[in-house]
Amino acid sequence: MSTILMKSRGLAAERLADVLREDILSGRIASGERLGEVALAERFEVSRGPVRAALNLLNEAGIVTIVPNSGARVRELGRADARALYEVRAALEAEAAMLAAARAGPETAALFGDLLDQHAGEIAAHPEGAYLQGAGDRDFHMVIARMADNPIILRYLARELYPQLSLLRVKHRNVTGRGAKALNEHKRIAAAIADGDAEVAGLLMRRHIRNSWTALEAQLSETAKEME
Amino acid sequence: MSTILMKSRGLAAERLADVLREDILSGRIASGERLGEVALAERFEVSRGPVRAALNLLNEAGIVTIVPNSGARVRELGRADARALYEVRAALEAEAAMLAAARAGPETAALFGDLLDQHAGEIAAHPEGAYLQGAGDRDFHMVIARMADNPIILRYLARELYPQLSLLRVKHRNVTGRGAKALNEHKRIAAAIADGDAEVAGLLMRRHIRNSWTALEAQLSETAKEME
DNA sequence: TTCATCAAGATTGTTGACAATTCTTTCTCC
DNA sequence: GGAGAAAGAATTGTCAACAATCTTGATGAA
Repeated sequence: MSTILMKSRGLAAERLADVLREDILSGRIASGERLGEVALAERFEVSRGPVRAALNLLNEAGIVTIVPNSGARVRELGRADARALYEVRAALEAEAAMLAAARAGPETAALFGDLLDQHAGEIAAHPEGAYLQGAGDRDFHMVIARMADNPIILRYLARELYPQLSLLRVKHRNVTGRGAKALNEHKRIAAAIADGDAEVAGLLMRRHIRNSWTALEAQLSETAKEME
Repeated sequence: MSTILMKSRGLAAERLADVLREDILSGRIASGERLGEVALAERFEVSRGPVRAALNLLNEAGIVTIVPNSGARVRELGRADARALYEVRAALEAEAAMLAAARAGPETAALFGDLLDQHAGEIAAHPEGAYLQGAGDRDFHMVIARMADNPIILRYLARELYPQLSLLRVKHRNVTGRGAKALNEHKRIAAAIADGDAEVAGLLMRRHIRNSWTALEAQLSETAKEME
């Protein structure tokens, strides 16, 4: 079992939530599956108190749904959820790009250059184009979110929207082959941000997210059919 | 005491959270004040379990901060928090306005007409211009958020950003006199939405939020000075 | 006076048992 | 045979006590 019980310091609930989140986003616990409190308490050798707290944490993140008096299950994201997710992503990431452009300094261009060169290498190594799913794509967007210097945007993206996105991809086995195209879009966004051009950066980011959505939507329709 | 203990059904934690939120946003419990678990448990005649759950709920809403092993306090929002808040508001409400415009039907114009007429009456009755703070302004923005038909946007606005905004206003005794101007801006936004003009609706909404921020920012500087 | 140390008190984190609710199964009746 | 009701099992909600941690105040030395 991968459950290493490092009884280190810190809230027990957060450690449990970390392990559970990893289990869910890696697909070890499937969408819709029950998350009984006693079962989890036994597995982690802990009482039900911290387990409840951990489930609440995952509920905040939007990857678990809790029905009062009934229990917690891994959330099942449908097409409508995915659409809503991408609408919010477009708004928040475009805003983040605009803010990042406003805060860009002389060293910004070099920073993006290094990052994107590294990503180009990853894509060359895996031509299948798992880029969009791997650490690369997420990294690029996270760098911008951090540059925006807005704790709320950062929290929404990192703690809620991205986990839900991962859950969506695990469920629908999404592996877009958009790697090379996405990288190109990233380059143009980076250039606009480094130039301090907030308006264009926001516009390009919004378009980038929309393209990502179109690609995902197509796959959603497919797996929806083969799932019936 | 206003604490009516209706032992009706539903999670105890949610009832507690409702009462506490009301206490905080009305100013009965001040910013920075401690929220000891035992004290709350005694006050509500309940054990510490539900109290902890309620505090976590308010922590999600962003009006309470919880420091592990130390406790919960009413959150103290500073200028940086306010700025971040308005940046996110601008992004999300502009998106909501765009989505609302895309979903507008033939009855939309009449709906906004009734709502804004009512608001005009309220302003006439209270020329001081408490409009921005009262139910009126909030209503207008909530109607648009609901029209957007996006559960995530609605949750972020109604459950997190607006409560934090109220907390900010309570702390700084903010009573903007922007009533008449705000109403005018509302009218133009409503017209754009009813026309199905997403682009203009988004633009006007973004400008409207920015104006609101400028007005608030001025007051923040004032109370910041008189608070030292 | 100021700083560090330490002990007492207070507060949160966790636990296991009990109460209330929901879900499942079975039985009865039509 | 199927629909509905009722009993049973399983699960969540709540509680009160215990353990771990932090905060506070006093004490003493530099």
